[in-house]
Amino acid sequence: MNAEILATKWMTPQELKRMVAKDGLIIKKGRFSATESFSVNDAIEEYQRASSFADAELRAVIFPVNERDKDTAFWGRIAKVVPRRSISSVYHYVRRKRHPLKHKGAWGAWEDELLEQSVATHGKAWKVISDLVGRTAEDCRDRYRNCVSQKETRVVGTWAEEEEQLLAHIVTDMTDEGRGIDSDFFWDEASRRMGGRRGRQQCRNKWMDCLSKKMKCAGTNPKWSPRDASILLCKIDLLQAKDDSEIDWKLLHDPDWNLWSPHLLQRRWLTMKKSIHKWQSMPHQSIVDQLRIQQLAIPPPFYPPTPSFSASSKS
DNA sequence: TCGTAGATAAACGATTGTGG
DNA sequence: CCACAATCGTTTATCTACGA
Repeated sequence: MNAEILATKWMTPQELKRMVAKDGLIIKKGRFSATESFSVNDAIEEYQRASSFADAELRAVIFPVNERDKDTAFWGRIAKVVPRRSISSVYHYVRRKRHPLKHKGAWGAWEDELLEQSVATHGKAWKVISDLVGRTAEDCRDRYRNCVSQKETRVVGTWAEEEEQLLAHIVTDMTDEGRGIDSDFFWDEASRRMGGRRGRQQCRNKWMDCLSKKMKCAGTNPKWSPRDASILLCKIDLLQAKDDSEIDWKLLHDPDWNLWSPHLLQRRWLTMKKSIHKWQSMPHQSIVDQLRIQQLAIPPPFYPPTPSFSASSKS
């Protein structure tokens, strides 16, 4: 019934939250995994076949000319194949993936200029601007927010020592003022306090990937060891995932074990994976097994228990 | 020459605001 | 009230410089 509700009822985020809390509704969030996206695409293809629609007709179902003509039966049918997803999340996912303007890669200078002019004349009406620039409204907004709007003050490239210190200072100040680093406009404000010298994305990335770790480790960056590799592999193995796109890297973060960011762990995994012969044609779990066998073949001379993995300590 | 860290920005998902 | 546009924060693909 869980799937039934999620696939048929259009709910607001608040309603969803309520049902998760009160009725024990189980819901999956975050990126769509490889298997999920396969399921969705299969379902759409099957629908197209069953109703013998041409591509244009299918497009009209997903993007009706009059937005009021949303085909709820169609969306329900698609949503059913990804049981833990809300119908609205499937709707957004499919429409984003199949948007006619999607996937255009890096922005050219002329596009930036066009974007800037368009915003100057039309304001932040992203739907209008989207048509002028030829990118999705979302892409236009993101590009403007992160790059174009700050092009006068913003610099790119390696951070100077003073910049790092300044940012560290700003973040500590703002935290002391009682603002969480995930709160609204936190990084916009941090960027402002940097004098617009660095954008919000730059500031956040710098902090997350580098500075926060540095501060915890008193200025020295820890080294990735074979033992870390072994722990990572063990954690991945425990998940028993069908595919590595199922993995939520945030969940592998363990404050006791690592100061490694989720992104770093993911990249480590990728290089480990690539070391396996013919990894591209192998299922996820086989790669994991293969790697574990390799590790066992070269046992480390000494394997000290780590604080995070030894359940009982001296206490 | 390969792996790694640093850095950037594109792509993304969830939530909020708003006009009909 | 509902659907969409707008907006928020977050994740990740990709490039690059560099050192062993």
